[in-house]
Amino acid sequence: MGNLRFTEWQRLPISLTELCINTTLRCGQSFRWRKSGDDEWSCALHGRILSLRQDAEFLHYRAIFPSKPNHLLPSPPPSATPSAAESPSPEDDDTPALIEHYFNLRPNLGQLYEEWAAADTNFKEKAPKFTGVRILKQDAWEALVGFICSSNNNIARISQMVEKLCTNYGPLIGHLGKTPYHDFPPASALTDAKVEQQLRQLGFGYRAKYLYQTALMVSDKGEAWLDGLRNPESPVLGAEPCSGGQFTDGGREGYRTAHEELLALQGVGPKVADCVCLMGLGWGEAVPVDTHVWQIAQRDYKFGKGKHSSLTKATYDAVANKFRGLWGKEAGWAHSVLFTADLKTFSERLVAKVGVKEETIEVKVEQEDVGIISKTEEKVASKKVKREAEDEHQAVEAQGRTTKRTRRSRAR
DNA sequence: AGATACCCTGATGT
DNA sequence: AACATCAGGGTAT
Repeated sequence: MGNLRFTEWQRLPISLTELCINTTLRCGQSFRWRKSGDDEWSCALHGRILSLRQDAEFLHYRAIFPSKPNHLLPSPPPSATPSAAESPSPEDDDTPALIEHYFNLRPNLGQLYEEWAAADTNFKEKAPKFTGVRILKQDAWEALVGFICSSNNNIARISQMVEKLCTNYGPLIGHLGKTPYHDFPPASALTDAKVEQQLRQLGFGYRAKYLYQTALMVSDKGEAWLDGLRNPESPVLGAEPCSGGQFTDGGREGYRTAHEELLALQGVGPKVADCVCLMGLGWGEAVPVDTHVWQIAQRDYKFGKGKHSSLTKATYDAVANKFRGLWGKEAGWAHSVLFTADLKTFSERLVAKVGVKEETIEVKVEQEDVGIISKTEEKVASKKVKREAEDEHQAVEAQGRTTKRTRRSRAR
């Protein structure tokens, strides 16, 4: 360490309705982003540490590269490795291209929200407090592993498990302060026969076997196999998009093929397969139906009776088809907005707290954060107001909304 | 189709 | 304080 190449902070113009990182990075589609400071998020990505901040007009970013090619990185042919010792000029830094790719910035999210709202009154009602939720283009292998870990699990522990996977099997990219940042390990790093037991040791439980066996299969099929299941409209970084086929309520043929192929992997059922299709392979019509979505379908879309009284495979398909019929080709994106709106982490945005009658009730209720509250209460159980300053990122978020909403947040 | 076990962790209840 | 119970982005049998 110490041999690091810093780039200066740069910025990309983008509105909070097109991308809100505070929501998108916390809604359970990616498990590796960490807060690296007040209002700052960081993650090891494509051989660098990428740090982000966001205000109402710009996404600010900075990349930190190892100064020398890391010998721990999966080694490409030496000719393909750019001379990393050169000091980077902002012009040939590929970080903006990486950001556009990773955050999937091409689709016009504001317009999509309008279309979904026009087609669905429930979406229209729920979405305004959850703008800027964008489906990421994550690495397919990483998505596969993350969502295998997600079964019968919670987001906090999934993140913890992914973290352990990276620190134990992934290449070290560098440090931010004292915190090490490892990139995600390739499948080939998990094929040793000892891996299953090691993962159990690390607290993966029954998922240890799933991960080991899936790593074997993916590794055996070749590293190109997974990306071969991609939506051709959403190719890997640097490739040219082409048509993805004819859309129906059941999804495009390529999507159905990808879904079916993924089901052959250990620990991958319909829900995990859809998560990988949506967030790792670029199939916008994939609609993962988990317990949250099932509850939403029952509460707001009249499922849960008669033939579809329980979440069988047939019900699963019926729910997903219903949403594809309602929201169209990017149904998975719309689904993610409603899923996010249902997460306990964000529940404070929905209901104004029945504030205890004190001078503390003037706190803007829509800017609370459950996670931060619980942390705060560990330390000072009585002072419930202190959190306001800790949560500026949500203030930024609110700032981007209409003044109408800012007013209303004081209403109780 | 429906029922059960599966690993573990933090939160909540006695 | 110690211990029981349970839910948490499902899947395999």
